[in-house]
Amino acid sequence: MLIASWNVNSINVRLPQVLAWLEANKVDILSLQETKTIDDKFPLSEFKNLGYHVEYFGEKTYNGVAIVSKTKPSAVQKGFKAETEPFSRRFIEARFGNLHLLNCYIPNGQAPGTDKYQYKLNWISMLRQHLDQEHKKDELLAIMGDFNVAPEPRDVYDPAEWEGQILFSIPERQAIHTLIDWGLIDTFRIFEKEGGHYSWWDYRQASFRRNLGLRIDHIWATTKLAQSCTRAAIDIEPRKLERPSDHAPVIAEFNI
DNA sequence: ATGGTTGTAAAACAA
Repeated sequence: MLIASWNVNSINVRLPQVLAWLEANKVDILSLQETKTIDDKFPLSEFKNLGYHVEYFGEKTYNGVAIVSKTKPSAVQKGFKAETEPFSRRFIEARFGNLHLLNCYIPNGQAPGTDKYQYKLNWISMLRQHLDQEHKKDELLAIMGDFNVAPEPRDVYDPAEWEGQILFSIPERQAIHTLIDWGLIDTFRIFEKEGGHYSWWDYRQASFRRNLGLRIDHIWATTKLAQSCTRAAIDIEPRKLERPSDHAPVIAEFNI
């Protein structure tokens, strides 16, 4: 079972790249973030032509998440039960047999001290509540997506410069640690202990060419699921293309 | 240096 997550920064702009990547990598399930389109305009038929099913939860201009899969999920939840309209389309969850996949686009947060920063911390707290109320720690479960947080110094190209900045401030790192504490394992770190591996590079200042990146896209699995993880990686190839997303896809393989 | 780039959508705003 090969699963992946990719913040595509507009599914309509990135569609040819996403389709080509799916054909080349043949993943079973691909979670998308920042689709940036309403559900009526999601390019469903293009995915269907490749034999994929899609569950999507989008909105105009901003945010939007989707789960692309070879098989149709048995249950889908869009947004958290605690959320009331209007709320951003940042969360979608699907069940494939006994495998629970949660796809999230955690808010960026702009800068510490702002309203958006507090919203980010609140959103992560809501995600933890969702886990507490809707799931059990002994499930085969993964949370994947754009977390907009680099968990550790080795996930940042210049941790001293980034200390206290958005994506690497202490309260954000503590907030996503409450997800780890619930019982999740960062699949990438099962296999790779060194720094220098990133999933996002700013469009500006030739950041990708100079590998000035952060590892903010993650696939975190329960202990039970992580036991069967045979591979986890970041595929930086799509970031090298013309008109790339600023994020690279992350993948994890499970022997289930 | 409060810069730089991209997407949406039509002037800012979000990232």
